[in-house]
Parts: sequence; structure tokens; C-alpha cells
Amino acid sequence: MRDLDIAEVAQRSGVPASTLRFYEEKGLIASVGRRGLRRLFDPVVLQRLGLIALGRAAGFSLEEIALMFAPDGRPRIDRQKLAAKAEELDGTIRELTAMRDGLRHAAVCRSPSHMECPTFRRLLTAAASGAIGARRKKAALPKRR
Amino acid sequence: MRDLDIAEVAQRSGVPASTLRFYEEKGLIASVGRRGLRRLFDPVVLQRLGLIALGRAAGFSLEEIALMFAPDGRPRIDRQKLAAKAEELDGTIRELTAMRDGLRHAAVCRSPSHMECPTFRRLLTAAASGAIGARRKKAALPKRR
DNA sequence: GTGCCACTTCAAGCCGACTTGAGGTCAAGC
DNA sequence: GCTTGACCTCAAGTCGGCTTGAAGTGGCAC
Repeated sequence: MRDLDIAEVAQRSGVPASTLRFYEEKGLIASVGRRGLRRLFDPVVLQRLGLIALGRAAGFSLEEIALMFAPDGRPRIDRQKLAAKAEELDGTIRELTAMRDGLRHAAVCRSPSHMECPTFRRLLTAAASGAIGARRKKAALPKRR
Repeated sequence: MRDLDIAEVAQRSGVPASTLRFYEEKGLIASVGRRGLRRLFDPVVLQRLGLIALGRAAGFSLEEIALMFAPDGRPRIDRQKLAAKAEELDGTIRELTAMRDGLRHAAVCRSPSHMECPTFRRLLTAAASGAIGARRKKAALPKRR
């Protein structure tokens, strides 16, 4: 397949051109050349963008993701890091599950005020102790066209 | 109990003084007066900080949390919002669970490269489709002294 | 050959939740 | 009464991941 210009990559990947330039600047992707000023990308960049999206979804930072590609551009995915991230996710899942159940209870609880509900108060204690202190970003909805 | 100065509140709550001032500015907490320049807080602020921590842990923004207190300062917690947040968490939990399982598999997978592993490729597809696009913040470790 | 306009660069802006720093004040202990 | 230093204010900085805007360029259709 022939090389793609940035608009084509954007269209096929769903990643905005501005983000592609940003990723190139950060060394996450590379263009194979130019036609005039315009970047040309090898179609293989699409797979790479997929890996980047996966890494982001798994909670890796762009910097961490960058380290997962060898200088030659081949993925060099570290199984230990994957396992560590899986463990991290597992912890987060447990916290979120506790929080979800607590919220669900609080939402239907018949105590006159939340302050009098033991379940709510347990949540409060847990939050104060930092046991469920994970701060999460809102899911940044992928802008699919 | 007598009023507390900001250092006492910080110490008892684990919330830095700078954050307490910030929260006051945002209307999340209020001081009851001053001794000279220094803020004095009613001890009830500690409970309030607990609620704020809980809200943050549940994924509410400071702005949303501010709306959960009536002008008189009493919590006015909306059961619908709690239920909605619980649903949101539930979705996140499902995504994270899929991701965790995928990562775990990828970490032990015997395929020569991740690209040849069907499980990994499935994850890739899911991430690309936005089905698991939740971006989460790292848990901001509570600075307990 | 010339006009269009999608691309280019570079700097700056944005978001949320705070933190940091400079410079000022004042209650309390000596 | 004077020093001390913990507090005060206000502005600016930080972090990550992008987006936006102004000003420039050059390939391609006509």
C-alpha cells in the first residue's frame, strides 16, 4: 500500500491530525518522508496508533508507551510491565467496586440523612483513610466520526 | 470542641493547608472567623472534608461536590446523582476488567510476539473501537504523615 | 502561470486540582 | 517592646495531553 498523508491517517485511525503531529513530536510515531511540506506516513503507522490507543486505555502514559517501542520502531513490550499494570488495574477495580456498591446503597438507603446510614459512614471512613483514593479521569470519549 | 486553626485542621484531616485555602476559595468549606489574620474553623469542617474526599474518590469533580452542599452548609446529596455515578463506575469497572484480563494474558502469552496473540489483537481492536477508552488518572497517593 | 487551500510551523491556550513563591502581617513568648 | 515564625494574600507555575490560532508554503487543478 502506498504512503498516506496526514488526513488519510487521521481518517482511518480516528486520531486528529493535530494529535498525529503531537505524537510525532513526542517520538511516538514517525513519518517516512514529505511531499513538499506534507508528511507521508507508512500505513504501518495505523497499527502503531492502535497500540498507542491500547496503551492509553490500559492507563499507560505517553512517555511509558514511547518506551515500549524499540529505537527501530518495533514494539518491545515488557511482560513485566503488563503484569504490573494488570495488578494496578486490579487494585483500582477493587476500589471502584467498593465505591460503586457504597453509592448504590446510599442511593436507595432509607436513613433520613446519609450521615445516619452505616454504609455511607463506612465509605466515608474508607475514603478518609485513603483506602479508596483513586482519582480517575472521566473517560475521554473517542471522537469517532 | 473549640475552633481549630488551619494547621490543626490540616493535621487532623491530612489535607494540606494550601488545599484548605483553595477549598475555601472554591466555597467547599468555610472558616468561622479569624484570630488576627488566621482562619478559625469549626471542627465540623473535618466531617465536611471527609465528604469531599469521598466525593473525589467516587469521581465527582470539586464543582459537582460543591453543588452537593446546600447554601446553609448541610449536605444535600442527590440520590439520583449517586445512582448515576454508580452506573458510570460500573461501566468503568467492566472496561478495566476486560483490560486487566487482557494484560494478564498478554503478560504470560507464549506467542513469539504480541502481534501474533489473538487475545492481544482482540484488545487492540477493542481499544481502537473506543470500547475501552477510559483514561484514568494515576491514584494521587494521599499524603498521610 | 496562478489561485486555492490543505497542509505546514511555532507559540500559546486549556482543563482540573492544586502547589509554590514572594512579600506582608500580627499574636504570642521572652 | 521586640522578635519570631506561622500564618496571610495574590499571582504564577505544574502536569499531561492535546487543541487552537496566526502566519507561511507549495502541490495540484484549471
